[in-house]
Amino acid sequence: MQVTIYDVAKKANVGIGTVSRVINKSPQISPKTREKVLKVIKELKYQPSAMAQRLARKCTNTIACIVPFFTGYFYFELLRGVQQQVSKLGYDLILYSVDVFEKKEEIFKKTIRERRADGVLIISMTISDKFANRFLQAKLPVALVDSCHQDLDSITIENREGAYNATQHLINMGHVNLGMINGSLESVPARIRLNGFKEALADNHIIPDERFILNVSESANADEKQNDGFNKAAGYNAMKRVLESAEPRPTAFFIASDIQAAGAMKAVQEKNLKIPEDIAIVGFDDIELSEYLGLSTMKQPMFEMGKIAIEQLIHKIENGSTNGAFKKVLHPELIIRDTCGAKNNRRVKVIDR
Amino acid sequence: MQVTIYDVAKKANVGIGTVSRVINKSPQISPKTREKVLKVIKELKYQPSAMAQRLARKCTNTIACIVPFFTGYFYFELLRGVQQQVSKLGYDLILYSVDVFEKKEEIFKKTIRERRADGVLIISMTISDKFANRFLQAKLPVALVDSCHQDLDSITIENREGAYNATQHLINMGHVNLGMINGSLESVPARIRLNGFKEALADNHIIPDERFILNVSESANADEKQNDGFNKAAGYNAMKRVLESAEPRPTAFFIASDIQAAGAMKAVQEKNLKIPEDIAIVGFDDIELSEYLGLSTMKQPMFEMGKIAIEQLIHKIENGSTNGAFKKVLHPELIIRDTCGAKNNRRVKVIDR
DNA sequence: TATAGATTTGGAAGGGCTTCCAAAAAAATG
DNA sequence: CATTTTTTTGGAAGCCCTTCCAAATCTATA
Repeated sequence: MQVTIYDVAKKANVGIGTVSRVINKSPQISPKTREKVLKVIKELKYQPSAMAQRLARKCTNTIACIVPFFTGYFYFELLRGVQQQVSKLGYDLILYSVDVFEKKEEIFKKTIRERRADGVLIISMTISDKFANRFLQAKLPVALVDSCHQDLDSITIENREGAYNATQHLINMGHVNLGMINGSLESVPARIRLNGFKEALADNHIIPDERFILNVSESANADEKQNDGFNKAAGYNAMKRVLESAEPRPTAFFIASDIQAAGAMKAVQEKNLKIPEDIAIVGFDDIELSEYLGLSTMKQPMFEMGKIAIEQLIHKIENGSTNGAFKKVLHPELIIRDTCGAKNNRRVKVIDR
Repeated sequence: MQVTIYDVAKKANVGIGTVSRVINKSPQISPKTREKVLKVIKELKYQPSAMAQRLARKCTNTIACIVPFFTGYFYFELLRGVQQQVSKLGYDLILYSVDVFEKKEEIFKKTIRERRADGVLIISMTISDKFANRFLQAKLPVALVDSCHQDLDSITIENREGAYNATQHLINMGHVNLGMINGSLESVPARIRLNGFKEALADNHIIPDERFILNVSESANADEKQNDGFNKAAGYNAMKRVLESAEPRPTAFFIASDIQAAGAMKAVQEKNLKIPEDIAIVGFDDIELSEYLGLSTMKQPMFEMGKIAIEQLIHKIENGSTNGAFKKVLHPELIIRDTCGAKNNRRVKVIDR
């Protein structure tokens, strides 16, 4: 059976409290005793039970991370940042994935109920006031990545700014007829990117053509309900529809995610049209694929977001809550590659932040 | 404070055992009592503490998954399969990542010591006899994915067969001068793929040209020690070296991973050589990128591997160990795209398994 | 050396559950 | 209705720690 603290105490001829103190490196213990106990611990190969410790200490040394497990690379990078920082700070990471958005609240509940984790990281999911309050009441620290709520800490990127700059960049290239392919408007980033797009148009006195603003929400596979529309198939179909519609169609598209852009590019190529000559494209995300596609895009610092989020979350766990929610906003960066047409075009203005 | 089982018992006028039985859906409880207790549970918003349950039950309902966190998509897909199955079977997933192979044993130890999980899934990592025994002694079920050990359950793909078929496919295309770009030979799959390559050559009476068998182990970034060589940069550099060397160089390459192949393709294109005309390529993995690159490759069923591994692991946890280790071998599948030159070539023989 | 003060130590209480055993209640039997 | 059998129930003991308080030991001071 398991060797317990009692076995150690008995064999070392000390009290269990003493053993506990040795394990926890309490300073108020004499070197002699420490030695003695340490020796017995080694002899008996004693290992404290994590479960019991957690029960007694009422903390778990664990971070729960709730991820929507579909748009590949974006979350993978984020997760890398998260994982690295979590283990660096001596915590464990437990991963919950949400494949259908409707299920997220179930998982929120579960984390609150079971208290398996000292803090919860929620990625790319809006959270209702009701649940925000539940977390607050439960005193369970939460950090939001890529979404926000007034009462909770959040790390976001400036989607509006990103969309604005992407659009402005296309306008700088001389385009006046612009379209946008977007994800489902249920997604907050999708809504904000749409706003950024429209603002840029407005600032340039361009009237948006609603026929060419496509907020798609179809799923990649029929069996999986990936209903945020941020997938290849959705981008492909959206662009296909555009190309089949009556002219004059836009000469440039801002596409709200690179994975959709990849699909859209395929549709364009199938029609034997040229990118960027016939249709210029700027995407959003800068996923692994983008470099290969030569896709111009707004880069999100994903790894960094994960890292910062964990830093903040663990800080809160260990030092209690400061008043007011922590808000960190990161800025996307324009990566110019081939699809925007800027590379061989001297007319581009440099965008400053 | 927390509502405990005692509060519920008192308010419902029953014993704590009864409450416990209600929570755990024990059949031997009268409907009346169940109702009564359930009502109080609702009133008090009682939630059992996961920590305490686990301590008392001596099981954690958790799977630990140890992943080498570098070669993006491969692990992401795997993880998706793992995650889906884990949550389907009602377990939690805790994720440990290993960024440097040397650290893996530290994590093995940790899982054994802390017993935070009921079972451990180890991905793409060789395990020494010493540690295999430790797991066995600790009666901590282990499943290996993409590596194996005689005493432990494992889910692998037939790397030899995959490499063999890939090579044979190139030979069928008429190539007689073949090279291989491989990862570090410290990686077991790398070693086996090399064998498969050589066997195919031997069976076709082709003598391998060792100058063009490149087992690279360089890392992508200098700061990260991704020393298995399965990365873009390694593939790029390897191919560059080949192309700069004296002729006659191979007309076809089997490349042990798609990510390396991607790098290699870049190197080829930079030299203004054509794929597959000047150099034909077959990769291994079928990552997301491969489709875009038109890379012919041996597809690994990653999602499925993760799923099967978890199924088996949880089966073992719940039903005790069967005698003998469970061994599941999956077969890679040849995906013909553009880089192997088979698409416009009628000479290809169909490979049967 | 006596005494106050500081340092160490032992172990009970507590953390919140499961489970086992014996007792109580209900149902079945003659 | 008394007795046996079955079903349900209560709660002590156990899971393995941490922490607090009081007691024991040691050190410093007068």
